[in-house]
Amino acid sequence: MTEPPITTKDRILDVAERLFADCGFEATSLRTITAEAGVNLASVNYHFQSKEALLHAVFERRVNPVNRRRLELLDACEAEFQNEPIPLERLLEAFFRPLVLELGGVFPKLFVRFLYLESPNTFRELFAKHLRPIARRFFPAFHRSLPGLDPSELFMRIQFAVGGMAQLLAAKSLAEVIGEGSFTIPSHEVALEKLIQFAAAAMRSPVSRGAL
Amino acid sequence: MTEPPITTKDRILDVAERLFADCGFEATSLRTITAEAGVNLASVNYHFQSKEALLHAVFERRVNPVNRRRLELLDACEAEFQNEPIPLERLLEAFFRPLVLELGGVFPKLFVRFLYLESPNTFRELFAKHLRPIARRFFPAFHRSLPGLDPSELFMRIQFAVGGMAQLLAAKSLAEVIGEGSFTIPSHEVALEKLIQFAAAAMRSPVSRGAL
DNA sequence: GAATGAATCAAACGTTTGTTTCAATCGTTC
DNA sequence: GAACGATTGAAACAAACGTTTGATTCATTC
Repeated sequence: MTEPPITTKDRILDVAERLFADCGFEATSLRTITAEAGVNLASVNYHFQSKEALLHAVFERRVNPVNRRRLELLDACEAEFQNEPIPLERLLEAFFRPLVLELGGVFPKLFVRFLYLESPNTFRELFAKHLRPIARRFFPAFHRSLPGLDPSELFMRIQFAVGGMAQLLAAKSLAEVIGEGSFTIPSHEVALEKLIQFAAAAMRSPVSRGAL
Repeated sequence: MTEPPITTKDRILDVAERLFADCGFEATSLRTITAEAGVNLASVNYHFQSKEALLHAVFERRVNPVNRRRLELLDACEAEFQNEPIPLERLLEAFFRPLVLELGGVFPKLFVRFLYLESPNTFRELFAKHLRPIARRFFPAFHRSLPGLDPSELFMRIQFAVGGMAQLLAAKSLAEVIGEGSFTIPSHEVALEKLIQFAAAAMRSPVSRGAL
């Protein structure tokens, strides 16, 4: 009982999130959103102020819980290991799991669009605002777990790992392009574990002594 | 002398490529393209048939040389190592280098958009058409170099590696969001080497015996 | 130098876009 | 039940969109 009354505002957010994820921000019209949500066209500009503000709201509704969870897991790790470096796999899990696994729905897919520049310029700033405090907490932790890497090298490896995550979130992108159904698609839980293992092995590898 | 006469068609392609990369397909209007290229609005629909056909032309102009080079490098590897497995790093280089390094300009950035679904549905098919033959050649080669991995595991690891490449191509995406200029940004050549080293270490790591 | 086809041009086409308006409705409070 | 602010409704707004038109220019060929 007492099922949450799905308000107009929430219906708009749900539909907008899905359409933005599937078609992108610019390709999605407010008329499509409101029609699919069964609400009046004007209600978007009433509850939010503009289409772009709607995008911001869609983003913030999900990113806040995700980042809260990330910090929660990181706090738990730091409490568990005190001053010891946190095992790399645990650190990667704290960073990846909330977005990859704990959050259902289409937001992870939309997040990849956010990551690789969804167009509105003002949005880049919002994205940075939410990611910066996460980076400020996680980067030193990674540094303690991988003391052999200088910061620039570490940063680059984190970037590559994030790229792997994005590939996982975009999911079908490559699989359906190339695979003819010949590949076993693992559960998200298994895929996350494999991503962590992949990233950990790569991040631990010795620094190359190639030409610089 | 005999400098190539920059035709209207080429000017449109150049400007469209840059604007599509910076702003996305839907957010870029034909009026912006033609104004910036200094050509008439109607010339887009004259030389190409539609805006979407222009996107296809922008894509095919670059992807063909890139994929030709990829197969060239793979052929060279196979000739050099005969029936022996090709060293993993060499394989990764054959796949990454043409797009990451040999191709200048903004196309690599645009390619990331292509990879993570730029909207028009008909475009996904074009993208797949060009990537499939590459996958069909490279996947068996990877399999020979990493015989310990079953195909699904290998495919997933390749996907993660491609994600790392995408992150490199999108370049500033994370660096400018988080880094306060504190990180040394390596040359593309060095970055490619580090990407290859990263991916090779990860792809070679033993398969986990975690819960499945 | 007239004629032919390709290329460019300014202008307009009909739609669709995000946004605004203002009246109608709803639920709450006095 | 009157009055009120919050929400919804149908309709219109100007602006921008991709595309088409038809005249004009250009280079080439006979």
